[in-house]
Amino acid sequence: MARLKEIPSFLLGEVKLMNPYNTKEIERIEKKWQKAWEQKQVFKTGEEKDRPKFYCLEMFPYPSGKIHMGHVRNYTIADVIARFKLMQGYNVLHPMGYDAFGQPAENAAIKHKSHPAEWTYRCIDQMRTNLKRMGFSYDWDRELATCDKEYYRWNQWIFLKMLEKGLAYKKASSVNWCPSCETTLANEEVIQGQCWRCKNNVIQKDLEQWYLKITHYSEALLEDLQKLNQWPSRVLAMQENWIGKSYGVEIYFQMVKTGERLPVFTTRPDTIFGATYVVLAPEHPLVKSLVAGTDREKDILEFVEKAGQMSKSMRMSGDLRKEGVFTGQYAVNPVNQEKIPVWVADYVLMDYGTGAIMAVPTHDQRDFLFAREHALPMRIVIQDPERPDLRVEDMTEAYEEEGVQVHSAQFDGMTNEEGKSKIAQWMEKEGMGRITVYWRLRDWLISRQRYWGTPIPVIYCPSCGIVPVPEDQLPVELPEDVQFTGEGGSPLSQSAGFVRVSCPQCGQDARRETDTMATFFDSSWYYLRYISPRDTGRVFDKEDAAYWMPVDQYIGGIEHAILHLLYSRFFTKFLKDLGWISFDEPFDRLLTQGMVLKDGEVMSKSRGNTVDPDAVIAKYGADTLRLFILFAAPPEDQLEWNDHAIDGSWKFLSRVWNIVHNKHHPVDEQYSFAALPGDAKELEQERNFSIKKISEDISQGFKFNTAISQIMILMNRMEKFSVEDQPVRQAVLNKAIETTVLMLAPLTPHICEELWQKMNGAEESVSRVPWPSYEEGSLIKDVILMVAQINGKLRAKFEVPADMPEDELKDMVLADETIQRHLAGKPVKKFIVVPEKLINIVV
RNA sequence: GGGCAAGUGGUGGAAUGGCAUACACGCAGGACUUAAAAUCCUGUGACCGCAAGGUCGUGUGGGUUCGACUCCCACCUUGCCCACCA
Repeated sequence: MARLKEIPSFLLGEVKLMNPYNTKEIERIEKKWQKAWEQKQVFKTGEEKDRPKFYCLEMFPYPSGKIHMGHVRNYTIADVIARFKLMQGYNVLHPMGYDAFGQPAENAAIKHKSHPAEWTYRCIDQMRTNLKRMGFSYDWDRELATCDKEYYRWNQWIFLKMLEKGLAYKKASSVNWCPSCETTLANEEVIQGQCWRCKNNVIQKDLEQWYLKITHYSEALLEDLQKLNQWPSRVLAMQENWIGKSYGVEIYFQMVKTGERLPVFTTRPDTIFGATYVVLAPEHPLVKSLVAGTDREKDILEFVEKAGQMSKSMRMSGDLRKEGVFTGQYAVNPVNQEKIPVWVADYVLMDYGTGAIMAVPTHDQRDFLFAREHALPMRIVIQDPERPDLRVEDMTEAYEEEGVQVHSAQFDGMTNEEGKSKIAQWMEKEGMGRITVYWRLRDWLISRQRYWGTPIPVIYCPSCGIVPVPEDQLPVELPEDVQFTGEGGSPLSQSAGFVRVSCPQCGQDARRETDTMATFFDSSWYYLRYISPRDTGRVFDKEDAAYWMPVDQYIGGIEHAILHLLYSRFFTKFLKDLGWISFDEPFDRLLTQGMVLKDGEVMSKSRGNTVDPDAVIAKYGADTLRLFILFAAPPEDQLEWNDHAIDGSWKFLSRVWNIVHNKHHPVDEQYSFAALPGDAKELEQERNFSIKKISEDISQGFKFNTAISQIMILMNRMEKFSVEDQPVRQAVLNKAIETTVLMLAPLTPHICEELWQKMNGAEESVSRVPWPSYEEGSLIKDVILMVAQINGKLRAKFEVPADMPEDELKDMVLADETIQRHLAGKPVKKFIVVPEKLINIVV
């Protein structure tokens, strides 16, 4: 009964029983063909390497239970592409798996006093059942789950290779810590100061942790974005911003008191003559020594402590009020030997640049606000050439536009654009600084203090230090003897059998690493494992990878635009350097599908506005659900779920069902296009045009919605067409019906298999029948519709022979009564003819 | 503050320089029916008009063009992403 309540009223009951394509029949057909596909291994990946390949990949799901509409949309889009390519004769690789490690499994284990593996594998079973019910064309023999030890051993292998190459390293630093998840987080996992998973505020904590040196590939990760011309531009923009390359100058200030050198980074060397103070981040290592023993020491240290206690989100949130204190010390500006005050303020961040800045309040809004608040001096060094009388007293905000250098010694009068490079070069030559590049991208923190992940395969030995687990001892398996209480820190550290180990090098008592890897590690290379998922001796088969990779089409949500896609690109570059692959980028073409909305809001459990795909299938079947999802919006746009509109998709499929059963009658009759009578010729023309349009719509931009509408147009015409007991007309209609079923096959495979079999008695799956082709000659029309405009306004329409010469056309149009009336005797200035489209008369 | 999308009937959407609103949903009317459901047919941007027909109309204001939903400039609104990044 509880389950009934969850099902919205529009899904109760069955579709109309009077209709032959009814709920019971649909269920029968879909079950029948799903079974047949499995038994005959219809979607087993081909071994023929001489055929052109197509690797169709969708982002694998986190197995949290039932699939939701977002999955259905993602995987339906991918399935149509995979099936379309199969019919076009490609050797298709279309795998599915589960991103199965992660916190929800561990939380479920704590709650139910069980084991994360239990919950995870139960969810996987549920998900597999759901996916199969959708009729997706996966090669199930390649299914994988990242929590299988046969998968994660290769995580460990890759990690060890990175360790060997110096790309995995351990360091102590201030890290992002989620108090609720009790674990560290990567920068990419902190969204506006909050944990990406649980949304709690993230705090900073000093810990020693494992990092991957993704910054080793900063330049390549940025540069190679140019190769990804089949990725959405917004994803490219997001990655570019995240990598964040800034050209600038590191300028060396000198502390008056200690003589120490203080490098600051700026992208605006043209404003150096306007620097009126210097600011250090509260965490800057120079702060303590600078104020030691001065009367300001107490105040400063108090401020530093206060800033340190604030979480990143608090520090960055709200009104952006800038707090700071004067250190009582001064630094020398190298370009003019000016002594300027040194401040400590929380608007300067330690983890970017050098952790110190030169402040130019006149030309930087943040510095301007801080300077106004603390009554610090200002000096204008860039003037607006339009109104060159800007004065500090009149300023209400910083002047950040382009302009001309003033008060800048020998650089006065230059445009600041010129000043930027001239000043930078001069400073470098004089030893006052160096031209350099700073990146926003940070190394990737992968240690997690959780159980349900890949154990990091290292051992700590009192004598040998950090010792990698030898390859032949992989995998380091997760221990079973662990209690999930949610207390006392990392569960692995409580398993004595796991922690205590002898050193692989010297044999003495040692300790295992108890942190596990971030789950994004697992998903950074799974597309390679699909290539040889059962290979027990290697991470993947090199030769097979050379054939299948890169992925031709990747489909998934925009939420992975930075994290997963950036990490995967990093892994690809690393594996290339290792000599395992020879390409630079893993995903050739990327499609980010839009979200599924209901009542204008994203469909989600927390909003309580979800529609269960399974309940929709129970009433309408998978084919109707697939068709609706594809028809309602272009794949990249948001999709507004409509309880009523799904009925329309079902109705259309029943029309297809009925036309095959009622109007398709085999005849032994050949026909030639040219000899066909009028409306039969038109139907044949529409059929050919439909093949052309639908093929283009699917292959150029996945416009399934317009492809479907063209099938509907063809359908409407077929239903109006009357055979009149003539075998030729029957043959034309048969051909159109068969073509319709073939073109629908990738979209609604179950019904099409059934209808194809009915029409042909064929044994072969419709998914292996070649995609229909069209005749250019059958597209040419004898009579075309021309529209006539006067001054761009539509006035009349003419049906004319396609080959009518222009001057005849002109005479005809000008002689027309309606045209004459609108011309009202005005002289014709111009007569424009757009062939096969329109005529515009300018008066 | 920066970046990227998008703005079209009652609704989802189509048209990327050439008939604005294809296709569908919804709605209205009709046929069939004792009745309903299902199915089929017709209509459906707004305004004026009995009609023929006309005027207006793709967020707003300009521009380019014989012709603009489409291209250019400015602005408004919404969504998403990033953000004291020096």
